[in-house]
Amino acid sequence: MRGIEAVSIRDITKAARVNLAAINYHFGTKSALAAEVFKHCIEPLNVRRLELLDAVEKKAGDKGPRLEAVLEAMIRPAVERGFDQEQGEETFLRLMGRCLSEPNVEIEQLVRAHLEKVIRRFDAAFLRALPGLEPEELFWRMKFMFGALHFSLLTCGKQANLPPKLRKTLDAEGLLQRLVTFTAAGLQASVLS
Amino acid sequence: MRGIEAVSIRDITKAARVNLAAINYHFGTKSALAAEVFKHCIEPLNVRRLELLDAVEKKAGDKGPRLEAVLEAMIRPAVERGFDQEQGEETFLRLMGRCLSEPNVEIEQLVRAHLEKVIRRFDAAFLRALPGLEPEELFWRMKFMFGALHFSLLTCGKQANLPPKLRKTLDAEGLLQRLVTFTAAGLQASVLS
DNA sequence: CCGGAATTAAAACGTATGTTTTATACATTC
DNA sequence: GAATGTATAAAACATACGTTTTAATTCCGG
Repeated sequence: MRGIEAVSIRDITKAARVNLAAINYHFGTKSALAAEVFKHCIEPLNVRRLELLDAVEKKAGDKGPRLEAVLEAMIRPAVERGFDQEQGEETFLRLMGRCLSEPNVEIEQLVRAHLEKVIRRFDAAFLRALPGLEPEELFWRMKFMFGALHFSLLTCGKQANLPPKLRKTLDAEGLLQRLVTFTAAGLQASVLS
Repeated sequence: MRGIEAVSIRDITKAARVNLAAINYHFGTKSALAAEVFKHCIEPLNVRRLELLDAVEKKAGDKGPRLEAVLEAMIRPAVERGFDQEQGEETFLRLMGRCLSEPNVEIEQLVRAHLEKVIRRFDAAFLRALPGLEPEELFWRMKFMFGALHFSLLTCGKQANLPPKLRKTLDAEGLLQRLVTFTAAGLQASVLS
């Protein structure tokens, strides 16, 4: 039996103070529950991204929004979701980070499908804000951006690893600003050779 | 029983065509084997990084190497390791990507310890190549760089996900160049506010 | 050779997992 | 208020796991 998830049905039902059979009764299978949970988490995130993109596009008018504004629309929902709530932060951050890599084939494809839908919508905005950048180049730079986003969210969850002096910088707005600055510069870099 | 790893002792021994008990006999425990494997993979990678850093520093002389050269010393070993070999590419790439997040607490700490040793050594070179950048800012931008590196390696392992037109761009040298360009720009971005 | 040490073989152990089953309580409707 | 559909409870099932144990087998220096 492979570790489809690192948490057992018994853990979940015990934490929820329901019966062991409840998950199989209501969702049929553990994977189906997981898929439902992910949909419930990811969908609002991506809806929010598209809302923010709409907002900045409307505000910018015909000339299109600045790169930083588009980036913020993409990044802010994830960062804020990572930092809000009383607890469960770390759990969700790690989950988000991991689900892009391998938690479970079904889940991975589900998350990736949702994400790619959003990316397609953002592509046009990015290309407009980055005149002259080829789509192929954008493809890779988007990968780098998501890497920076998810990896920083992942490691922020474990503040114990950080040197004490740096803990204070660990707030949503600060991380967001740093991410936007870094990735905006990376996206705008001129292509060599 | 939690999924300490996604691969069982039975899988490993069967693939190696040795007896089931061989791992426990030779390594004592499954975790000990995993730690050994990781050391065997990570150590040469980081040795190579330090060698390359030495080389570019020696070549640059007193003025210190350019940012791109330092970045390449950090990134090249990982990218090349990701692309070489006949098979096992994907496995190792995913492994590397995941081990930074959560495969197993022991392994994670082992990998992170090795990595942080390298980072400390690189910090000086980066700070020299980035005059005016505060160490705190560098700390975060290094995180972003590692995120971009590992996430792109991770997703490159699954070429099936890529649109057909982009597969040709998928070689070590190309990815390396893109990564260096992107992260160099991000690291050099001016700090706002 | 051969005898002790190192390795392998094969089975068993104990535990944890997802799921199913059987029976009971609860609610809602007619 | 009985009947029916829904949720819970508790136990059982089948399987997979890491590890241990007990024999057999191989290796190798004397």
